[in-house]
Amino acid sequence: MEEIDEYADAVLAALDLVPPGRITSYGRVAQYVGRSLGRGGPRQVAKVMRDYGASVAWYRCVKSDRSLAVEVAWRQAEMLSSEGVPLRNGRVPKEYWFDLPS
DNA sequence: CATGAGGCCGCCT
DNA sequence: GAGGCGGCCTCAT
Repeated sequence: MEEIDEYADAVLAALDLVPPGRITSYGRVAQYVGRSLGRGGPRQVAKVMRDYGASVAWYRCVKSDRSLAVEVAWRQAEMLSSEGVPLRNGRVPKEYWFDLPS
């Protein structure tokens, strides 16, 4: 039994809960997932996204300060723009923030 | 509100 | 087995 996929699956599922045009943070997802599986952290979520994120709306996940991760900022900015999320000075306005169920 | 300095949790050399 | 790093977070200045 590979619990590894279980974690990844949970992360992807959590991200899938974020509606189009909205965004959340890595930490928020990590906390949401961690509550169920009892492990993982923000960075681990990022890791999962880098591997499996291609199949989900990874771009709906930003930093806690609502800025974009520098490594993907360029792509993410374009994707968010498509979702109708305007970046204000490199940061997403908090009106677009989506709180995951705790 | 913008920066800076720890710290946390796993994973990879 | 030890050390270093990451699509980060939080608290303090």
